[in-house]
Amino acid sequence: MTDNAPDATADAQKKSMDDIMALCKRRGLIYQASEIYGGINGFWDYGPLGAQLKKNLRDAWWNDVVLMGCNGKTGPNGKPVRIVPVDTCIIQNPKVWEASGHVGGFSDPMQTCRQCKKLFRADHVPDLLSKSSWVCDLAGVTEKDEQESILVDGTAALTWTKKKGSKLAPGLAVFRDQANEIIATLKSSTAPIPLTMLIRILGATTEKPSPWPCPNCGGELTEPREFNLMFFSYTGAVFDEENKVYLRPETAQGIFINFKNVVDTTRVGVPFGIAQTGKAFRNEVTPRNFTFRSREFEQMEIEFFCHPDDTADWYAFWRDWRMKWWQGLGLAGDNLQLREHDRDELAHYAKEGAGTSDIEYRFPFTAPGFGELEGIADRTDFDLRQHAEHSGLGDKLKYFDPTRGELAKNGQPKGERYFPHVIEPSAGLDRGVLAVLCEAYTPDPGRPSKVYMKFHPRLSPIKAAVFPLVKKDGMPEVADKLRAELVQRFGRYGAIEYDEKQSIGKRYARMDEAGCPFCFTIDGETLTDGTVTVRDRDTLAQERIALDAVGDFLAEKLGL
RNA sequence: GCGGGUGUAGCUCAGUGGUAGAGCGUCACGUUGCCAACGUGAAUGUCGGCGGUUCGAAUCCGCUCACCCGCUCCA
Repeated sequence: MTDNAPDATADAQKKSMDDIMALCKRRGLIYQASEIYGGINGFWDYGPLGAQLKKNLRDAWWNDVVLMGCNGKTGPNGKPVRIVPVDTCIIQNPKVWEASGHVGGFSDPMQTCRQCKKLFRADHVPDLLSKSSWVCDLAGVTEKDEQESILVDGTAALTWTKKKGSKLAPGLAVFRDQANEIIATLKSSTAPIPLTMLIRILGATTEKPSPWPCPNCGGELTEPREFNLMFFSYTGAVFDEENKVYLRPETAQGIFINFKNVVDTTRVGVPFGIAQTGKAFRNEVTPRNFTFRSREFEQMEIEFFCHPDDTADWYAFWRDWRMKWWQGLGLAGDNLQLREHDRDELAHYAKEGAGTSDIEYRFPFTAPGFGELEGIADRTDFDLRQHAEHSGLGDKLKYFDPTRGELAKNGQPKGERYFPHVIEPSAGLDRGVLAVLCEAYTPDPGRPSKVYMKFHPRLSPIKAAVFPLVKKDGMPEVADKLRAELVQRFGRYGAIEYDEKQSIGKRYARMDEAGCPFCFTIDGETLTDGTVTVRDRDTLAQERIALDAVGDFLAEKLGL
């Protein structure tokens, strides 16, 4: 039998993720938050190496997106891409979240089945019941159809429970504790029973805890429980509903509500983008998979505003460029994919026909499947219209485009007023870091460390290490001078390590695990001919270069 | 929220009712001329937490927390 083959695969994948998590702890990349107090579910702290890695990824995004406008790429309109940054508050006026649909749409009470454990939105249960396989089958034994309600004869229903019912809805109360009571009720019924009532009789349900049995198995549902994914707090000293505020579940809304401000106070014009990085919070039901689904996480979001006619072009532009961007950071190959959404997974703000695609990475815990790194969505003018309506500003939130509209007598356009459409490339920074970690993790039984972190030099938290081969003959002094020079020149990009302890092999091995791409070793020859050994992390190759050429060598390798 | 698994030193783990352990790592000193070398020494433990049973609990029981896997959820 091959029954255990999938388990073996799963074990191998799990093991690999466990190894990555162990390395993250061991090398100071990521720690469990509040660890000395037993931890807290869904929260993670970055250690010294991890904080720098995360900063390097965030800086790469900020530099390439904001400062360089997609690396100087030309947009579909033939002009440079213009992006300006903002940094908005985590806590905003609660009306923001009413307008965005986060307060209304995601605070629905949910019910769990005590028998089959499935979870349902309470207000969907009656509808789900009417479509469920066991109710449909029960309706099939209908005897009469009067006044548009389905009636079922009590004894026919009893027969049904003895045959198909016990298989289709094994959770029903008629198969559990109150069996005799229910059977008696059905036998004594002289008139046919309406289907909706029969469902409740078979499930032995009253108003408490739920008026309905489980649509899946007929089991008992728990009472509806609140299920809002937004964290909340209160402003001021008095904790009442009037002062209730929410921690933002996405950074996007901070951009939309400042759209008018940015247009009014800077010389940007549509098409242009507003970008920001920052923390967002979601009280996830099940935080899982290391930092992949955390309750506190950081986003890197762009809201790119364009004329409604140009959305398709800009959507394609962003989707393709964002994919290339991730690939340029070393997430190349089969582990990265671009996937257009199916129609049924479109978000509430996305209309039919509007594009949404995900850039996905094959994490060890999702393999052979993929997990989302970044979503590129055509949000249409949904958000701006929502805020126009809820804020009462109405058409004042519209953008006046002086470059469009019919021409006046003097040949100038008269202008056009419209709600711009929005293309949103929204990336998860923590997920990006996690993907980079997984991609970099490279087992190598042949080397002393058994594993090395093959970070792209641009992301590597340690940029270079300087070692004296041995701690004597003036080598430490030369090495320290080189270290100081490199810190001056490269310290803003990442750490420059210096180590003179223990054997040179052990120091190389440590740098392998930390993912430092280059080690410069001061040896006897340095003292006589002024050259040093460069040791390459990925190839293990060693070459000699001049001591005074080390800075330029590193600059070239780091792409600076 | 449900089910299964795990939790002992920084890491990997041994320890099934009777003194808290090993390897690796870390640190110090010496040695050491290119890939976790060697010698000597040292530090490091709420045995996840709380409670119970017991003369005695890392070990047995209950509850709980965290992580992993599978459901469920994921704007």
